[in-house]
Amino acid sequence: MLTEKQYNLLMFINKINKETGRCPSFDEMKEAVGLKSKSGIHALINALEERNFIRRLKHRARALEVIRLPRFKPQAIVEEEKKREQALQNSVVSIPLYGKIAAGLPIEAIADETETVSVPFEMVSLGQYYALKIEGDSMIEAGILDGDTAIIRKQNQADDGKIVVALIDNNEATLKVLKKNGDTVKLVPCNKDYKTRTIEASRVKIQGVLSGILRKY
Amino acid sequence: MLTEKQYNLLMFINKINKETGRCPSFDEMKEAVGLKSKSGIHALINALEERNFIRRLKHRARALEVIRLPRFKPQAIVEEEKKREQALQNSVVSIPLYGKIAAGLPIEAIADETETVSVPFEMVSLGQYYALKIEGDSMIEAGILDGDTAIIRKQNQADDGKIVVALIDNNEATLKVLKKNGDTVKLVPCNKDYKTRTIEASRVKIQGVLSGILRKY
DNA sequence: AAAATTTGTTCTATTTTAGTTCTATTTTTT
DNA sequence: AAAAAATAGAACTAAAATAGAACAAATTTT
Repeated sequence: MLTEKQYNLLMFINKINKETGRCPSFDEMKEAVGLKSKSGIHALINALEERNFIRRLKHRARALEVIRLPRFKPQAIVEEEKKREQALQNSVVSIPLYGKIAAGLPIEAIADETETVSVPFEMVSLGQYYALKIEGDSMIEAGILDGDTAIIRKQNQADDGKIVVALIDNNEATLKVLKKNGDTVKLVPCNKDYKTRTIEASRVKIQGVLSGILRKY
Repeated sequence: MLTEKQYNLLMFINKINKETGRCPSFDEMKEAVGLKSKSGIHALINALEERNFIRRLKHRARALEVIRLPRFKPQAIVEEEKKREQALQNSVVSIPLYGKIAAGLPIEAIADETETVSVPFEMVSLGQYYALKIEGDSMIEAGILDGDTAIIRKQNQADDGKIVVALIDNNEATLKVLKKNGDTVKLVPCNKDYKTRTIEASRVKIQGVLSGILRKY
């Protein structure tokens, strides 16, 4: 029925009409639709008039009105809108921010999800995620600084060498590199001023794996 | 539909009509619309009549009536819609990703905005932003790793000590700490394996200031 | 009913804004 | 490759906005 440009123009005129009761000029329309010449608008207007979507007084300034709206949107518009909607929904994910992990609380026990962080969807995939504010510099050599926001993917176990949130003795949560070693695990900081801790595997619960970092300067 | 002046006049007539039941004279209208001559009103009245918004008895004083008003949405609804749209747009911002800076190209010259990154709106404020993929480890001690995505705020100058995108001799763009020193600037890497470069200020153009880091594991 | 007063009409003229038309390209479609 | 549609730009024409004044018709007052 209508081309994309025709549709856009019609909707623009209708919008201005409804919102202000006034009528845009050809130049204003040209801006709105993204043309650089009025002659294009002229053609579009003629097309819209021919198709009975608008009525106008020729040679009169700002003298046209919408008489009906199309029942169907042009395919291009539909697809455009779908894309945009998807982009919007996909582009960002809101995940809970568990500031400092309350000493000893397993992640599951932290019910408070009032604070959240928006994360670009590129940074998460399937699974559950949460965020932590990094405190201290024990991971500084891994490029994780005090104040950074760590994006963590919830997992109960993790591959060797990953940076994980580990809960020790149900009592203490920390972000460290995980090194498995038979019955024991090593929690390796990334800062030579800190010591690696070696602990029986049974005393350590993995709470998640580091999946991203957000930093704001 | 209507021009500004036509619209204003119509609304004025309608208002007087409703409030007093009477009809304003040309002189009253002239005052209300801000004209200095009645002839202008005459023209406007003709236009409104031609467009079927008013009906009148010619040569009769104060003898015109409004037959319709341009229909428009209540302001409240318009604002509501605007807000909603803004809210949607606010949650995430899409900024262009200038992969590796093409050697020697000032940021402005990189027209390609096809690749973009979604950034949580918390990470940007006013101004223009773009993103860069970090290559190399010259800033590793600042917690900026190879592969990180740097969020840069476009600026032509920057405070001392900031991490900036600097273009040297219109030829080479790099991310370094800026140290101003009279006529020269130092571009300080954050890695002891790299040397600080001291360059005449005139040869260095600031292309932006580091405003955030995104990292994905 | 006549006079006085309002009110609307018309004309001239100028500046600004807006719409039309035409030509030439570019892009898209067939 | 040809045809059709979209686009740009400029030149041109028309209308809107504006003012001011003279005049005519309606209304009100006396």
